[in-house]
This record gives sequence, structure tokens and C-alpha cells, in this order.
Amino acid sequence: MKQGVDLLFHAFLDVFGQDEAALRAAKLGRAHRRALYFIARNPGVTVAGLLAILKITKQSLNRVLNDLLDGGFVERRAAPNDRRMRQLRLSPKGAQLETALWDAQRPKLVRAFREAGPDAVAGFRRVLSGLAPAEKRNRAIGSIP
Amino acid sequence: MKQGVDLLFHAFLDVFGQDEAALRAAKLGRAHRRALYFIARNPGVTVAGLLAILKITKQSLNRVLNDLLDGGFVERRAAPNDRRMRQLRLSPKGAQLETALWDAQRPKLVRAFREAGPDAVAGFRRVLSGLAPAEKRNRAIGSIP
DNA sequence: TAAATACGTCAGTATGTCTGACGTAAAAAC
DNA sequence: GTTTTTACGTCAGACATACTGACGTATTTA
Repeated sequence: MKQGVDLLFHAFLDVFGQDEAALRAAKLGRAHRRALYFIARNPGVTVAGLLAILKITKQSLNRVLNDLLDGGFVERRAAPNDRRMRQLRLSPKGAQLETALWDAQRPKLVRAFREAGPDAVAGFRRVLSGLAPAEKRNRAIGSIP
Repeated sequence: MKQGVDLLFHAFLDVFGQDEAALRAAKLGRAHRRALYFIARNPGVTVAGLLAILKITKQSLNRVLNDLLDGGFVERRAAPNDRRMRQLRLSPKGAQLETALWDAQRPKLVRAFREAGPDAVAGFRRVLSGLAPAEKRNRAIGSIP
């Protein structure tokens, strides 16, 4: 079982620990990359929703978010039904960056998934779904499905 | 595929992001916990070996390692065959802490693994093995198997 | 109108990590 | 047997990320 934890650690480093040139070019760090990724995954997610995903504090997110807003990577606007909430989505510029970042790490994932085979991938998902907290197994709270 | 990345992120947070009371009681942080874990997993690992696992710099590790040495959680001694290398292992006190930490997170893993079933676990390992860099798939360089 | 909610921000702090430079002991190369 | 390389330790300074706590604002709900 500990072997599984080892693997989880290394795989996570491999997927999320990369130091992309495209990121540094945009003067962004890994925290920005994660935010960007989950905004892309959950277009229209609210600030509270994103906080729940990233599990960081409002203050921590705000710094990152302001960088992304200042850089024009993310757009923020009031939710139509409740104007207290702010919905977040990628700008075209942000989407372009996200695509570039994703394309850079995609081959590794494709290869791993294909080499393992569909049954292994199904098992991979089942185990990780059991590990991740129940509320987070699907899309984020506050996102528009 | 991105769904798999989402899962990996949340599962990692769940497994490695915990803020154990036992850690704070020992005045240690998550970086110490990771070092402790991988020393426990690779008894006799060298400093360079541990660096390769954690993928941090020598200076970063040294601060963490010194805390662990000062606290009496880890023992360091020269390798018999090459006295330039230092082998790291847990002290009884360190092993005790590691066991306590592990026992705290174990139930979650046991449950996830059991609920998913052995085939799913096998798939989980296959996929993660494909994601993790090849050199790290087994035990660490510098460890005594 | 009053209270609660969702968010933004200011200020200060802790943690974890980095680069760069320098030093030491031991092994390997010559 | 001297020189070079290796493996590690350390000092100094910096940056990135995240935290706690307090306070302000707009908007919705009671």
C-alpha cells in the first residue's frame, strides 16, 4: 500500500511539478497554473468554488487571482442570479496559455494511459475516486456544468 | 483524461495535505513528514538518493534534515563502503512518529483500496507507474534494498 | 431595516523552496 | 603521491506560497 503512496507522490510531482517555460514567460508560478487549470475545467466557477477545489485560503487565492486578472488571463464577472458571486472564466489569452501548457504535458499522460490500457485506467479512477473527498469527485461546487 | 488529472490532484491533497496533530506536536511541517516518510521507505538511503526522490535542492533538504536530526528522529552515519556518503535511517523515536502518522492516514487508504478491489488497484499502479519517471518507479537510488 | 453572505483587501507571519558561494572529507584518477 | 572529483554541509539572501486576523463593501435574505 505504501508503494501506492510512493507512486502517487512521484506521479503528482511529474504532472503538477513541472516548471514550464510558458509559465515563466508569463511571469506566473505553479499556483497560477493550478488556478488556471481548474478555472478552465470549471468555467464560471465562483471564487468560493475555486477555494474549495484548491483548498487554500481566500487571501492566498486572491493574490494569485489578481495576477491572473492583471495579466488578462482570467475574466471575472458577477453571477446573473446572485450578483454577490463572481464567476471566473478564462479569457481567450488565458485559454491559449492553458492550451499550450496542457499540450506540453499531454503526451506523457496519453502514453501512460495508453500503455496501461483502458481497464487499468478504469481502476486508476476507481481508486483515486475513493481517495479523493466525496464532494470533489465530480465537478466543483459553484461551477456551471 | 483531464478528469484523471483532477482526481490525481484531489487524491494527492487528501493523502499528503493533511495537517497532523502529531506533526505540530513535534514542531515539524509537511516537508519533514515527506522526508520522514521516504527515509522510512528507504532505510539507509543516501542524501543524494533522498534528493532525487523529493526533487528539491540540497540546501532545502538540509534545513529539513537538520531539524529531524536535532529532534532525534533520524540517524545519519557514513556508508561503510564509501565514507563520503551518509546513510539515513529513522531512530526509534522517528520510527514511532512515522508509525503514528501512518496509522492516522492508513484507514482512508485501506478503505479506498478495498472498495476499489484488487483489479482496480493493479490498474491504479500501472497507470501511476507509467506517469512517474522511470528511474523512480522502484526503490530509490542509494537505498539498501 | 437588520442580518447574513460573498467577496476584496491590508498587514504581518510562517514555511518551503531557490540561487550562489564556499568549505571539508574521502575516493578516484593521474 | 599529488591532483581532481565526488558527496556532503553550510552561510547568506531571496522568492513563492500559504497562513491568521481584521476590516470594508455590495448584495441578498430575514
